[in-house]
Amino acid sequence: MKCKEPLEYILDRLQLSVRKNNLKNSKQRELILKVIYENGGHLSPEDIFGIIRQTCDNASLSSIYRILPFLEKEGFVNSIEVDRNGKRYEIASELHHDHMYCLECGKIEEFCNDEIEKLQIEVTDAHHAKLVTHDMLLYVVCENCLNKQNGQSKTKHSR
Amino acid sequence: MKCKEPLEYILDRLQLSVRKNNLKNSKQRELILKVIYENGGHLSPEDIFGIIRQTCDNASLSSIYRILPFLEKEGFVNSIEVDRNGKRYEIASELHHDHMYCLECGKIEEFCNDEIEKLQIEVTDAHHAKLVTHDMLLYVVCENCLNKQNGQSKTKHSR
DNA sequence: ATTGTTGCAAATCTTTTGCAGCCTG
DNA sequence: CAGGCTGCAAAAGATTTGCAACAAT
Repeated sequence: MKCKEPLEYILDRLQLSVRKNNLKNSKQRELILKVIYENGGHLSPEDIFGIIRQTCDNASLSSIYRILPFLEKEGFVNSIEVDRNGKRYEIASELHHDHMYCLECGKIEEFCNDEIEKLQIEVTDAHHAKLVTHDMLLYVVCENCLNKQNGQSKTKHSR
Repeated sequence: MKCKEPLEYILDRLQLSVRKNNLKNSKQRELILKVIYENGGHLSPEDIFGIIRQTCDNASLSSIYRILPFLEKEGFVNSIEVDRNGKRYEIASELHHDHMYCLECGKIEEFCNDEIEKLQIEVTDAHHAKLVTHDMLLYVVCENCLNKQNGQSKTKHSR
């Protein structure tokens, strides 16, 4: 899911958020958001750290861990966790989407499905609860990996 | 989701699984399954450890961590992860269900929804991928907590 | 000046692993 | 008696925290 909003706009919104929360401007906060924006993918804190280190010799992982939850709370980034190796972050895009994770090659694909979203609200309504947000992760074998498998054996079925 | 299958049946199936995998019988494996069965809820490895310790003075957490993945792989238990405080396990029930987690009080409720399941398959089909399994977790404010909130202020809205 | 921010090192917390002895088949 | 199973202690890996120096308002 490409983000089309220009980085400057996002950084402007960040400024507002920062003021709203009575915080001060900081290079790192902007830099982290910029790195996630420009590298598009689903980056781990460590990934982000690595990228920042290329430019900035004395950046620290802990700052990244401190800043990421703020950016998520304020709606600038989203996180997903695909396995037990930690969260991965992406720029929050206007339209909500979910993820599909290939168990063979680890590729993450995104998709939108309004019907599912509607049904989720129906479900929570039926329980008299209020839906705040949700995680949905589909574990799949992706097209590529299926083709590779079929090249060799025709077997393997799960769930 | 209450499990109606008697424990003995489950333990019988466990025996089969154990043989199938060329393993040997073990007290701990049965005990852990029993604890999860009897305590119904969504137990963390630590919870299970605590319960077992009440009876058995020298049980170890590491065995629990070693056994749980086996039980999950063989379909005796399922795990969910609701926050970063580790996985929680429940007896695998015949009918697949998903979870709803109250952000206020931490209560976990279960629900089934075939339509969502169908749509998930549609989505993966559309991507020419094969759905293996999925996690879906709805973060909600539950009925109880909503009522509590309304008792005090009428505000608070999220996502 | 005040207070948020940073890097560093140390601490936490969950989960994993090495190992020696125990138990099962 | 071979090989799986166990408890214990130590290790690993992600994340958090204390702290003193630094920077923004």
